[in-house]
Amino acid sequence: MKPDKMRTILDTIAGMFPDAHCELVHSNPFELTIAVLLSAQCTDETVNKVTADLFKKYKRPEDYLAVPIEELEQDIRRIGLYRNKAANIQKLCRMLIEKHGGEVPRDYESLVELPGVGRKTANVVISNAFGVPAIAVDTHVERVSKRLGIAKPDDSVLEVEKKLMRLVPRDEWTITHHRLIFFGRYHCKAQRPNCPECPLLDLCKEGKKRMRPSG
DNA sequence: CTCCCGATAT
DNA sequence: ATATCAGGAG
Repeated sequence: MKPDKMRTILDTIAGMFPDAHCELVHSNPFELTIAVLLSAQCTDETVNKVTADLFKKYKRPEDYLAVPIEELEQDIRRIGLYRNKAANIQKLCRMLIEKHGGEVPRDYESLVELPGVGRKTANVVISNAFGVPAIAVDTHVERVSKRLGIAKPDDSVLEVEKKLMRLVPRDEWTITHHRLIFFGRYHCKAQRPNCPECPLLDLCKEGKKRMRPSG
């Protein structure tokens, strides 16, 4: 993709979602880390419903280790994938206490070593909690990037991330990440994208393809 | 690659 | 009924 086309995309989604932000409710880096870990293959809305009670009951890493795994599983059951996530939360808390003084580490390399924390989660934490420019590629960012032609259909999430970092100025990485998510979540949706009212339709092959009668 | 998994939209 | 949801580990 050419830089001028990318600039058009950036300016357009900035106009559509000027206040895009992290929608996972949290009040500190530790809560954000737990919320993002829980958000895998689950909507933010459901995560927020569960963490509303969860974060009242569990304040510190020690609190998650003080209950049997079965109790934590029940507390996050509605999220889905709850056995893996409960186990990862307890392992993560143990590692925070043993290796990081009970605090969430501020660097990417330490974050990805935490159980249940991969590239996407680590990028969300360093950008939202610690102000480090990053572009976390989740399902929305991947889908939107491929539909708009920023990335190719068979690119890996890492390749998508590299292309975005190359095309977007560093000081716009984090806000662009949030705008791409809002664009994907509320407009360029997976199941029923709003192509008829899309201001980017002219430069979107996928959109024009979808607008044709055959589909 | 498969498995993990409940909630919600279509 | 099926697709999708702020993925990660084995």
